[in-house]
Order: sequence, then C-alpha cells, then structure tokens
Amino acid sequence: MARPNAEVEALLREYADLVAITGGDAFRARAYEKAARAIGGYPADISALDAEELRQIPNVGRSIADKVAEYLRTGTMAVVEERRARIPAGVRELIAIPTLGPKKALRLYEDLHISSVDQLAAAVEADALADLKGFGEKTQDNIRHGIELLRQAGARVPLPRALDTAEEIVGELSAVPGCERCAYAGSLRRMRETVGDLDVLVAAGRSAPFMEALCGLPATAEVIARGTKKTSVRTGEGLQVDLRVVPPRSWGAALQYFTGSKGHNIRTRTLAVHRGLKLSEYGVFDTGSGESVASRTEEEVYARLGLPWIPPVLREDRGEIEAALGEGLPELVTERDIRGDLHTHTDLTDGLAPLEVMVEAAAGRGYAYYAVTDHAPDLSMQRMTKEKVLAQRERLRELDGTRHGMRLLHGTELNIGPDGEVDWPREFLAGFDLCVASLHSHFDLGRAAMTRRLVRACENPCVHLIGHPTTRLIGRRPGVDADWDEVFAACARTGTALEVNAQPDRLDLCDEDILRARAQGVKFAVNSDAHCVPHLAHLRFGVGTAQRGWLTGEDVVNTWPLARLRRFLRKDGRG
DNA sequence: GCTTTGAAAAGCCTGATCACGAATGATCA
Repeated sequence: MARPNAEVEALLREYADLVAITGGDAFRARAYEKAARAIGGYPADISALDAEELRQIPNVGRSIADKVAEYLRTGTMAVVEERRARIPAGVRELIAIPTLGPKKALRLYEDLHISSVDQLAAAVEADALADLKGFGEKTQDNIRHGIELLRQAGARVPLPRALDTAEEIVGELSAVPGCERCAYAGSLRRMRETVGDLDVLVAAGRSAPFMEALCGLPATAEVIARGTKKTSVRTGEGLQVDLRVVPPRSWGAALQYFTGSKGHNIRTRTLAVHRGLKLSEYGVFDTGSGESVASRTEEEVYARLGLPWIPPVLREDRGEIEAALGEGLPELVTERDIRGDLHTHTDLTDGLAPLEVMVEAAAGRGYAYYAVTDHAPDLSMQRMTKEKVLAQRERLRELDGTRHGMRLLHGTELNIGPDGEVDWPREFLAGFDLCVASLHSHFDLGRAAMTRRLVRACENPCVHLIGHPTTRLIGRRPGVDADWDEVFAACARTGTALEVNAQPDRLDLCDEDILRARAQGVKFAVNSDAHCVPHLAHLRFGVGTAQRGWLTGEDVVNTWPLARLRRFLRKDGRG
C-alpha cells in the first residue's frame, strides 16, 4: 500500500484531534477526520496528485487539498505545526485513553498542566484530580483502568506497522553488497497479532556494512547497541530493531533460533539433547565430536531432529512438536485458498467506496465470489432502510457475474441486540444470501446474559456467521465476557460459522479462541470486513491468525466452492 | 470544512450510556 496516503491520513487525523482539543466547530474536526479516512482508503498513491486532482477524492475540498499539496511539496503542513506549538504531543496522547476525550484532555492540560500519560498516572495516584470540575471518583477509576489497558499494549506494535518497517529494512539490507540472505524472524514471522521488537537476520561474510547500513537508515532514530554480531536500534516510531549477521552456513539454524517462540525452542533443543545433539543459533552439533551436522537451511535443521519443517505460525509449543512426530501437521489454509470475502462494506453505510468500485477490486483479487454486507438499521448512525438495501440488491444482481465471472452474494451485517434478536423481520432476512450478525453495543451485560445473547443469535436460522465475535479492539478494549465454550458448542450445533475478522486491530477470533472453537467442530470464515479498497488486502492478517489457530481449508467455509458454501448457508448442517 | 442545493446557506454520523451533580455534557458504537 502506498505510504504517502498513510502519512497524510495520520497527519489529518492529528489535525482533527488538535482542532477537537482546542475547541471550536465540531464539524470542522469531523471534516478533517472524514478527509483523513478518504485519503487513507484511497486506492491510488496520492503523492503524484496536484491540488486539483486531490479535490476529486470525496470529502477533500479546496482547503484540505491545498494543505495536502503543501505537505506533499514541502514535507510539512503549516497549520499542523501551529497547533502542535500550542498543544504538546502528550496532550493528544491522553485522548488515546478510553473514556478520556478532547474536552477532558484540554481541562487536564490547562488546569493541571498535564501533558503526558505518565504525568496523568502520577496525578491520579496523588489524588490531584479530585478538585477538578467534572472529575469524580468514577472518572478517576476509568482513567486508571484506561492507562493500564494502554500500557499493556503500548509496548507492542500492531502487526501491519511492524511488517511495513520490517519489509523496508529487509529491502534496504538486501541491497547491501555481500548480502547472501536477509529476512525478518521473531514474532513477526510467526504472525503474532502484536510485535514487541523486530528481529532481522542477514547471512553474509562480513557484518560491518550491514551494521553501518542499519544505523544509517532514515527510519533509525537512535542506536541502542552496536557490535559485530548484533546491533540494536530504535525507529522514530519507537520500535526496537535487532539485527544479527551470521555466516551463510549458519543461516537455517539462525533463522530457526530467532524465529522462536521460546517454548518451541526449548522443545527443539530438548529433542536435540535426547539425540546426542546440541542445537544453537549456529547449527546442530554432535555432542561427542562437536562437529556441525546441520545448519544451512531450516529444513535440514528440523530433519536432523527427526521433524518435518514446521511453519513459523505453528511454533508456539501448542502441540506442533507432538503433531509433527505423530499424526502429522495440519495442511494450513493459505491466502490463495480463499475463494471469496464474506464481510465487506460500501459507501451505502460506513464504507468509503461505491459498490461498483469494491466489486471491481474484489474481482481483481481473483475471487470466485464476494459478499456485500452493509450495516442494518439498528445501528442507527448508519441510517439504513429497507428501500436502500433493496436498491443495492437490484444493482448487485445486475453486476453479478459481469466481472471475471465473479458471483455476488447480497448480505448484511446485523446487530445482535441485548436479547439476542437481530434487525428486520425473518421474512425480510430470508431475502439475503448471507447474514453476518455482530455485537455493536451493550458490551457489559455480564457473562450469563452475554452467553444467552450469543447462543440465541446462533439459533436464529437467518444468521449464518457471527462477525468479530468478541468485539475486542487490540490495545483499546478487551473482548466481551461470555462462556465461549458454550457459544462454540452452539455454533457447532446450529451450523453457524465464526468469523476470523482480518482487520489488524481486531483479529477476532484470536488464535487461542480459534483453537478452542475448532476442537468443538466449529466452521470459520476469514473475512476482511473491508470499508475501502485497500482494506481488502488485510485478509492476509486474518489468514495468518487462522493459521495460528491451526485451520485448514476444510475448516474455512470461504475456501469452499460456491455450491458447497450455499449448502452451508442453508444451515441444514450438511455443509 | 465539505457537500448539496440552488447560488448563499443549511446540514452534516444519530442516539444511548455514563458520570457528574441536579440538568447536562462527554464519550462511544
């Protein structure tokens, strides 16, 4: 994806926040947010556009187009610099704390001169907020809890951002003369949902040029340590990068070692010891003679331990060693196996792109089928009506099969009410090819009520798929509390699939829940939940999560041919 | 600040929930 779009999106979002904090017209702040979203979701690279062309993007008018053009030309945006000078960056960080918005942030800054999360935490502990108007006992509790949430995730970086940085660094280092191999390892290679630090590996005869190159990268803000075998830096975004340069003959062993996880490595080393071998980042060695017996490739290293090559996503010591030694590893679902996306939006509700544009882009991805699932009326801010959705259906039927033969399914994303009921009467729902049902409100009903609610939704014959089942937002909101084993059992019993939502801040269900649900025989759908064209590509993160949950093509309904998928959607349990 | 409607001005992502403090404003989906 084009980076300039993301940069401008971030900048406009920052400006929107600063406008909201400094007060004034709320609609102005919202206008910048809308423009930020439109530019972030714009399919083409904006860096080649002039102000006139920028105005063609929806929600970008004269004023914003000029500001963006200024940024693309000069690298800065004057109005943002002005506001930054008035409001310290830390004040904006405060509104990342759940339950704390722009108004409270400004009050904290103006009355108590608090301009960082750390200062706020200290002020709460010192009970310094008690005298502030609008900050009662409960608000302080919420702030305390919010800071805790933020800190749990704060040290780790979301998968896509880590991947961007890693690919950039790997690209740069691969171009350095003498580079035989270069790759990222660690939790990123295992596709964990967040990444603590980046492990980058180079195979080369001499290490100095690579250490030099890493320290000199534009992304590098600070050098933490610099040696001949290992160098650590921190990027401007605060991500630590550890570079290790190994001799080419040790490549496979080093890759295996630095990919981890810790648990997996302990198991493989123990396995080596039982075979009279020693496993390290330099190779597999015979304990008696000290001779290296394998090290060039991962396959070689695993083979020497009596194992097949194990995909990195499985290396968590969650039974992969036993499976590899016994019944065999699962044939993991891949992105290529996905025949269609079953949860996507258009600009009829909160998506950015029109139906035609989304369909065109989906066809470009080679899908055999594609479902459009805009929001239903109970999410009132989306202002959906029967008339609107029927008009969409008519247009969708016209487009069906006209783009590389891709078949279109008309669906909707329903809201599961507190009692487990969903929008629209049953007769009307029967007219959809596919209904996704999701929680969008009432997140703290208590475990028993939440479980009943979800089970009830599964039992609805019109509901085919539960969207982002726990509704967690990584680093911002924990998932809802329910007896998930009971919910999974209901899914299996009723033939309701669970979504693996690929939005990088959701990845919901997560890998561990997938493992539990799969054990009960639940089927899954890996969907992008795309709200614009670039989001369709997020599917890879969903597939990574599904793989971490050991899913095969057989487990994932949107790898199936359309005829089989349609049988599954009849919910008669025959799949 | 953008878009739409009608040519300058109105309307915009609404409505529930929560916390504070006694009717309202902030926050979030």
